[in-house]
Amino acid sequence: MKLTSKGRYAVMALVDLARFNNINPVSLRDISLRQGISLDYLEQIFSKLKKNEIVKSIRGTQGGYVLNKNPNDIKLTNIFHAVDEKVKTVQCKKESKKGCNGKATKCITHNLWDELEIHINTFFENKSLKDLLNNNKETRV
Amino acid sequence: MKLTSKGRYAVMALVDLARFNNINPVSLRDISLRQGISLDYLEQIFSKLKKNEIVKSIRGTQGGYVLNKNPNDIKLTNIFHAVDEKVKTVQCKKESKKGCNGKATKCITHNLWDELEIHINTFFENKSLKDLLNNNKETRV
DNA sequence: ACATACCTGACTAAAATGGTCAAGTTTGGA
DNA sequence: TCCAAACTTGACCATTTTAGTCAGGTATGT
Repeated sequence: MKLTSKGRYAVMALVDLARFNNINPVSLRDISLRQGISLDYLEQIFSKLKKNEIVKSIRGTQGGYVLNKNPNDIKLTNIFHAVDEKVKTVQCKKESKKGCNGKATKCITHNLWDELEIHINTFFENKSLKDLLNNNKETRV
Repeated sequence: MKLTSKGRYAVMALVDLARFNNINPVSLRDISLRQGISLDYLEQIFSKLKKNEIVKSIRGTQGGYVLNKNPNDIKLTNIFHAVDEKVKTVQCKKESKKGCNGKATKCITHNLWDELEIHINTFFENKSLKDLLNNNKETRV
């Protein structure tokens, strides 16, 4: 049960972006240098963030990315969803009428995994980018 | 962020085992058939559960496995730990004096991932095998 | 016109996953 | 005594996922 680096990087990059957001667009190159994330990889990530309308892009010299929403309205759920970081605890389809394991009934621990999924997702739904900004001010370098 | 089948199977198998535990040792073959898990794979899993003293084995004909503790004292944490299902949200070592990303300081979102890890682990620490047994009686086949 | 920065898609090495396979050993019962 | 049931151990492997790299673009401010 582990977080992928895509999800982790997306959040790191957005927190970085949010910090400098007020003045000018922030280039991926700057984020790459500050956060130690490969530029090429960041581009993949921001392409998805853009498609999901979490950021806007400004092309050309002095261009970069800008948040497309208020930090308070960007939840971890939104970010993770954008970069395909999903919480998957069960193998079986949720909607399917069929049970798990190809059997007719739900698997013996089905309810447990559902509970776990909800437990984790709740955490993601309740954390916004703004929370992270505030939380980080204390330990700011 | 997903649960591995090793962790999932371990819990399923133990719930199955706990149900029939009172009478006789339960053979992996039976669990395999009932839960639709490969016998060879179950053997790998039970080898680990045994090493962690969650189950006891009884060899020979009519042999099988038995719980080594009260279902109330077997938490999900114990099971997951036994089969190496770990919750990993950060890349960086917890103990290491060095920060994340090879930099001197903690990464910008370090506290967040720690919080998340705690959030998930709390869930695992509070669920015991007994909870699952009770919970399952209702939907029992 | 040129440097900066976004944009896109193909490609890939390495690790993790989810098993299988083979060859035992132990023990109860016929 | 001998066999079959069941545990035991360790090697092996195909597939998928991860975590990127690489090689080209295109747009735009100066």
